[in-house]
Amino acid sequence: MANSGRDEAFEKVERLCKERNLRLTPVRKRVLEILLEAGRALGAYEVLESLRRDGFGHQPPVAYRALEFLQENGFVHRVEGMKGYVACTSPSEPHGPVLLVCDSCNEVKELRTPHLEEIAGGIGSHCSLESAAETGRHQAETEEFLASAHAIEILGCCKQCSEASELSSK
Amino acid sequence: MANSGRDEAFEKVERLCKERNLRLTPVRKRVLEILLEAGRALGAYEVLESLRRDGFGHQPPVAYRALEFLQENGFVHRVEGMKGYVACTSPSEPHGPVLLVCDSCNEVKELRTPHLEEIAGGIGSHCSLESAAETGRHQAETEEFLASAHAIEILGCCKQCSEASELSSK
DNA sequence: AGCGTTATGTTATCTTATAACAGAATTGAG
DNA sequence: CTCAATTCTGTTATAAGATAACATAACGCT
Repeated sequence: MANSGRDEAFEKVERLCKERNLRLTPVRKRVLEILLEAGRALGAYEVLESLRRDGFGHQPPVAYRALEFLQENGFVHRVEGMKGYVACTSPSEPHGPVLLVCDSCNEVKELRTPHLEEIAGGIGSHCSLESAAETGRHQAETEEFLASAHAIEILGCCKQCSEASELSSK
Repeated sequence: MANSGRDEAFEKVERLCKERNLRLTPVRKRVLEILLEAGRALGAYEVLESLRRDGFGHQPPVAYRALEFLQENGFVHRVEGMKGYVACTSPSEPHGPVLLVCDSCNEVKELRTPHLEEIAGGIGSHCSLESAAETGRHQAETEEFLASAHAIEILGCCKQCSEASELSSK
């Protein structure tokens, strides 16, 4: 996988848009590409900077609107903790993400449901974070709260960065 | 409970600060009071507005610094989804919150661990959201990611608002 | 009392995000 | 095909949220 599944994700979004009669216009398409190419979370103004270079409009609403469209349809997630936006690595239905955010290099990794199940299998009595989100919704209902979405961000330090800091401390 | 546990929370924070040798200065104390009195999430500039009326400094850093102190020590939580800050209802150790955020009235309710356990008991095979967060941390470690904090927000509609909208639709 | 540290307050500026409106492109009905 | 309605793009302008940098004040210890 030379580009970590960028192309697959991109094609999947194209396919989903066709199926759902969503208009994946040039700006929207380009914004998605920009985020997939970056492979990390970008600020709206970073996205805008790229758009400008590609000859699109260069005022904030251009970027914000495209990001809004992509977000609403589950192709991009907001990373609240870093005021940024990241391409979804397994786009399908609109969904609340579960994100691992590295404090040190800002890499963002999305935990996908299948992956979660797989890992959770080894943990025994614990349930997966995804189903945890579901459970949270159920609990919320018990609390008489009708849940419609969620945002889960786990902050910490990714493999690369912990290894790097181990080396430098020797 | 005339004030929904405001005083208890406030006194608990005072106690914790003494125990831990933290300086709960007048501004910091006042900011906590402001948030507890509000009983909902406030923006930093709303807090600042109150501080100004109380004769404290009225430039943004005054509010942001007090909020930072309270956050770092687990007495206040950031509500990313509404760019606001809410007082913790059961202050103890610094902890990642699990928040129920109402889209319609902006009320924020924090699910507390004991409460979660209690509810989770009735759900059977499911685990609680708090322990889910823990599980998330474990999974993150399996992913070779060292987790240090988390932010979990469940968005939806609170009891009052759903009842209100049911009535109005009749 | 005096020194180092921590907290407060200020100015200035930066970053992030949105409102409001004009014009272009697309879609669907006839 | 053509016109009308809708949706999307681009602009200007401004709002809202957050921080850097520095001077002054308060604290806490010896």
